[in-house]
Amino acid sequence: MKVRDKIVSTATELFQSQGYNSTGINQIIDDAGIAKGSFYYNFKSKEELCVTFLSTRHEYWMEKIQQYIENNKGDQAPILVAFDFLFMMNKKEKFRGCSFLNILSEISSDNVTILPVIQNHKTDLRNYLTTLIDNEQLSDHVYLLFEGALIESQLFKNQWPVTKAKRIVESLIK
Amino acid sequence: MKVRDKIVSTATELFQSQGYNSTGINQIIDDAGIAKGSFYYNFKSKEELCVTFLSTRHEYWMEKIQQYIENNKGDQAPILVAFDFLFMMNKKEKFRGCSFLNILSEISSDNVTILPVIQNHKTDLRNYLTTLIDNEQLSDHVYLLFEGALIESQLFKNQWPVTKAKRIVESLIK
DNA sequence: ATATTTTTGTACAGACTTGTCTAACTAAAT
DNA sequence: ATTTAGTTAGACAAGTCTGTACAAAAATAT
Repeated sequence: MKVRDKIVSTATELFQSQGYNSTGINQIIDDAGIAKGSFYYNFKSKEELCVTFLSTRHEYWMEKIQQYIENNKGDQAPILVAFDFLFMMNKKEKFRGCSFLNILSEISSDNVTILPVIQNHKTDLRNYLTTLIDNEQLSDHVYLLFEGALIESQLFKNQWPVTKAKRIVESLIK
Repeated sequence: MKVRDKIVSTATELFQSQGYNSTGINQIIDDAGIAKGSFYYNFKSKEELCVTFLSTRHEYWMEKIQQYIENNKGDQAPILVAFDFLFMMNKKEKFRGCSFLNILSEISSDNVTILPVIQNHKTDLRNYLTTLIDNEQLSDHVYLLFEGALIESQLFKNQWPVTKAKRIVESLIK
């Protein structure tokens, strides 16, 4: 594993479990087992690492959800499987919520570097959901339920918002 | 205005615009125009201030939404006015989103002091929405849309998630 | 009028933050 | 075989952070 990848994967773990501002460069390099010089050779600042982290996470997450839906749409409508994906990810990542929304809360409102990355991620997700439902009004309805379920399951450390949202969508597409 | 209140109102302003971890005690006392000794006389730690801030914010917010709905339910169903309230608050507070969800992203998953305060706030909101709709399934549906609209309007700095959510709820209760 | 509570200003400890720098070392590419 | 790119360990700068200490002053209560 290359140093650069070690940095990103360690940062992913730490940002996700502790938050962005609570994670220092020193902890990242210690946990990754690399030298500080290597960090600043690969990234010019912590903010640049943040952007790389979010971009990497975006690629990973979008690919995962599409794969998951492709592999699990048996008798179910594909859009319902999106909520199963959320369920699975909550379990896998211990209800740590959305990396993008978490960082949104930590940056100031006028940040012009990181904010667009987060907006692009959610826009891509929203557009992807539109491909699963050919009704634009319904698609945004599902998008809002999806986002609501995502943040509320993080808050309550519980799957009920996800299963509830899924059941609602089920009744909507019937 | 008492010193204690000056601290809480200054902290509210700063936490809301910059985030919790990005706001230091020194900035709070400078902006509030009080001595550091006074801060630690009134609060034993920054975390205790955070709890007080959230509790105060909870009282304020719950009273505001109830008042707003009471005063603005003309021909509209009360639940729809809840989204007008969100619209108004977004404008008033410049799309800074929910204080509680913002802090949720900044604390670690196992925090036992602040997390319950946030959970209680959202539980109270959820229960309040139930009093506006006598259908529990529908009420949670609206709750998830409300939360989705809240976080997405913060992300996009735009009211479209709120107006969209309102129109959806409108069609649901018809 | 005396006692208690609260506030002030400032200095300080100790730990932390991001980022720079250096000199030496290793691996990869030409 | 020699240049180039990447990594290392650690010291260091300059500033931040939370929280403590102390003596004096002011406000409030009895």
